[in-house]
Amino acid sequence: MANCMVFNTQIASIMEVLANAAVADICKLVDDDYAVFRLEITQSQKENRALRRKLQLLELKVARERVCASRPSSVKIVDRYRGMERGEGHLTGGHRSFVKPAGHNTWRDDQPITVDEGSGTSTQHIIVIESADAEGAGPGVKHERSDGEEDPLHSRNIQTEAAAGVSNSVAMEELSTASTLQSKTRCSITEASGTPDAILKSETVTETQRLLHTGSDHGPDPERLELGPLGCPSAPGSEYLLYGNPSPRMVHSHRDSGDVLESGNDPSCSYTTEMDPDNMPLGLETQTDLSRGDWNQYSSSVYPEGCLAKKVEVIVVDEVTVKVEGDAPPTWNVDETHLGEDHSQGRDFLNYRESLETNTNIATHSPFHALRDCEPVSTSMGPSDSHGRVLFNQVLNSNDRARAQAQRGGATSGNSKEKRFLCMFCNKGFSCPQKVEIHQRVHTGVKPFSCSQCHMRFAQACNLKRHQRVHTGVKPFSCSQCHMHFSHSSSLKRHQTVHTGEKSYSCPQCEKRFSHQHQLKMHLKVHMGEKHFVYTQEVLREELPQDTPAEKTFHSIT
DNA sequence: CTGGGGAGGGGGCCC
DNA sequence: TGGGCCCCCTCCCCA
Repeated sequence: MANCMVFNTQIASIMEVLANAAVADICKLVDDDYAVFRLEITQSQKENRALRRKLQLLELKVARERVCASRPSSVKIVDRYRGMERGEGHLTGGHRSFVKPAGHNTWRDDQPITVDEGSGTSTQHIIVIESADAEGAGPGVKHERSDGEEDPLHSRNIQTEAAAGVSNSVAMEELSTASTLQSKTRCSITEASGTPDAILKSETVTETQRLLHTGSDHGPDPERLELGPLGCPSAPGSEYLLYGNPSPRMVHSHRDSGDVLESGNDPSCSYTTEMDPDNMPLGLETQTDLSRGDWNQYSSSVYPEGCLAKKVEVIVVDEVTVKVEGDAPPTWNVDETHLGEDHSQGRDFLNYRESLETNTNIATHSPFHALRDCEPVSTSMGPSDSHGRVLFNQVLNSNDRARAQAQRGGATSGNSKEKRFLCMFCNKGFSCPQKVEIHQRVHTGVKPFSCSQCHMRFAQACNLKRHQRVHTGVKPFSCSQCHMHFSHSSSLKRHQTVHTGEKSYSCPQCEKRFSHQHQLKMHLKVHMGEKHFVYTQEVLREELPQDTPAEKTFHSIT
């Protein structure tokens, strides 16, 4: 008997040793893989940056040729800057939009390049590009930029193709067009570093090109902001925070649905990179370009299988952009923006579980139950649906809002006595389970209320009811001082500021006041990130005194 | 400025 | 009396 016990003890100790050894091996493997993965990520990021620069340079070339061909009057301006390139002069304030750093020449001649042809022919933006290794000319040679004629919206954000509603199909069409263009422009920027594995799939290049355009949809072109006017540092929001953010935000992502629940900061379940939170919308633009099949594919990685059986398509806000193309690394700048969301929700869930373990008095309302209770929702939020894009933006923003509100004063705060029903995603507290269920539709995307006259769906019944006034034309809210009628009570309230002269929104920096929030937001851009833009428009106004759309935009923001 | 959707909070009604 | 449910109001945001 004693021998048996001793034997068992020995067996147990051996098992323990073996288990520890196995764990150590696993950890080592994970660490190794993680390091390799990080290396690939870093390399991919560099490659993407180089590709972007290449695309911009090519675009500039094409635009210049187009201008020369279609608008001879512009040649004078271009030649003028060309003279400056040779050291004959300087653009006012030493205006240099971006500099291609040496050692970032990882692109290749034979890579497919897409060039945005634009829609017009006139010259509005002349931006001198200084390139360290410009085409066939050696260091110091600059390129001119001459954007096509744009509508005012375009003029405000240079290259806001996505904002103009360019669809993916159009982008693909441009891709094919660009192939032809490439043969004309003959990109001859040589690869200096010669990184052997710098070859990216054409899709990745396309993605990069699309990012090039969509990125400016949400702020000044980060490339151009690398060196702001007069050499000022980049404005906040510059994509270059990706690489130089003093307080990088570390984000993680899970690889599969299980990681949603299980991954924490363990590198074995996630990869980490620096991200620029200001570029968050980029991912949305890209994810909406996914085919519906991909959409569903990605959607299947958010909830456990039991929930997936219910086919809730729209719960994928945080996941869809993890697009890994075979041996190519994920398309950075796109994915990483959403990885943070992923991880955030996963972390929230972990916190939630911890709270359950530590506080058994907290009542909860699981969204999984809600999902099971709900009919499968086939919302019209497909990736190719522009409206769906808007909805996803809103969903994403709402997720951020919900989390922010939860942090400010959710159930975890001193208010937990009344709001004891927690959202498992963001920990926000509500007074009753129904509120939680409604709220969690923010995270799940469930929209049980559909309009009978259109394809709109809503998460709240009252919103559907309000929406139906669009069809009925009923505007029950009328202004007592004019003949205006509104379908929204809040619209009426907002409108009445016209009569009262009330200006509720004041600028914290210059004491200016505005009656509408949008006005204040536009005004704040003047103080912050739009300085470069304003400067650019000033230069343009000097150079192009005619009333161009760019000039109108300039006036509109000042 | 307006139109219109997303979402939270509060209150009333019913069981 | 309290919870569930519904509706409305309101704020916020974006186009």
